[in-house]
Amino acid sequence: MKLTCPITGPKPYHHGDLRRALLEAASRVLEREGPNALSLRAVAREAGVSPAAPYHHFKDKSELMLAISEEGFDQLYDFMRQSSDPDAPPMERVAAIGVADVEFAKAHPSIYRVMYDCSRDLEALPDKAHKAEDGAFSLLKKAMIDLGVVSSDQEVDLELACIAAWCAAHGLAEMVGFRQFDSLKAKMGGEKAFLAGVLSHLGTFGQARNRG
Amino acid sequence: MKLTCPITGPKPYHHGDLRRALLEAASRVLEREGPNALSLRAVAREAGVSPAAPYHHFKDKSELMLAISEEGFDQLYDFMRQSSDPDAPPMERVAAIGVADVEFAKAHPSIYRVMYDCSRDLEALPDKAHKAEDGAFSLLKKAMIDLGVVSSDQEVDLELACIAAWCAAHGLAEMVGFRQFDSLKAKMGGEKAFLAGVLSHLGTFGQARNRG
DNA sequence: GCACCGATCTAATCACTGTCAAGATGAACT
DNA sequence: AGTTCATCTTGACAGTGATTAGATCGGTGC
Repeated sequence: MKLTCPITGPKPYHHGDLRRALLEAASRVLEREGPNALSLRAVAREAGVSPAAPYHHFKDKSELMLAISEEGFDQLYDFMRQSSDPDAPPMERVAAIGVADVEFAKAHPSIYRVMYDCSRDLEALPDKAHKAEDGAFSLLKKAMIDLGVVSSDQEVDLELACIAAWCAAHGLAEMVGFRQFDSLKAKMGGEKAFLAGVLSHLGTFGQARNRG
Repeated sequence: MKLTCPITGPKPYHHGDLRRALLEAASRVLEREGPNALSLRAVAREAGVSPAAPYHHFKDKSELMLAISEEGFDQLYDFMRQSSDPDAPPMERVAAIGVADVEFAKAHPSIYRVMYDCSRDLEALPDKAHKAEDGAFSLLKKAMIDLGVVSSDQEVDLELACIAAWCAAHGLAEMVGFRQFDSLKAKMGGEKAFLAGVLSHLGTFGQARNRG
């Protein structure tokens, strides 16, 4: 039952690139039914293989989720790069990176959740996801240096500033969907204005701290 | 088999206050085995009752987790109130609230995770937790007004500033445990210095945005 | 005092999950 | 051709959330 798909070309093994197919199936399940419905069996079902088939490509469920997470960080990185025009002023670039994070979380909430769930569970991003995030992180770093708020030779300070920005954006990305903010969003005439407003205030906390 | 515990007093029903016992059992399971091991059956086992017993006190698993979440937010609010001395300068109070959030997340990572997992699933902080957080939120609001960064008659601006601070603190709380930061923490001589450093930089993002 | 009622708990069961061991399949190499 | 080995399936196991029917026991009304 060798299937030679005209699009993906001849398939080297029984199924073809099942690993790839599983990741795409997982992505579909995630978008369709949310992260709570993401089971190995559901993914296998979606891909049309037996429940045990995935074990030949992933050690266990967490490894599958890790692979999804890696892809997610890759996509996020790409999106950030697209959003942050290298010719734009550095302040806009920094903001664009943060906004991209929030927008990605809004557009792909399930994947975003898996990404950070994995990060927490492993207590460290795996090498590959690490690399992807490093890409995004270095993007932020570069913009932050150009911004001139911290000097590039103050390596620790620079790192701290980037982490702070990253955490702030992540916190916003995690919470931006909460219904609690609905009335305020409405009052402000849309989520766009709400987001811009929150972003413009993100400095308050740090400013207070600096003064203290 | 009525058990009259000398500590908790006579028990009104078969078991006593099983709801309370279940919540405490859940808390123990969480601290001991982490959030992934939190199953209804494990909680029932820990409390010494049959697997179906909890269903007479909670509609389903998510309702149990919601109750845990509510208690968590209550505790977090208490901790924030204790941490933020009302006589201290407002900047210290604001910072103390944020630091309390991060420290709570470090001290009770499993509970903190359940708290925000529930919030995400509901797309809002639950009504009761809402109340507790309203308490915490109003604490932050008051400190923010005293801070003078935003005027109290600019209701929307004030709200935005508080949300921004809350999100930033939450983002840091979520990520502070990541191993990725271990080397930097070591380089800085401990997590305390790391945290202070990140907090002091939290303004960068907003400052950039304001300028843009 | 006693029968009843209803809240509380148990037993038994179902569908589903993650995981594993053993066997079937078939692609590639000799 | 035949062998080999990764790939996939079958079948099984323990653990899970959830529902049903039945046992238990406290409190209420007679």
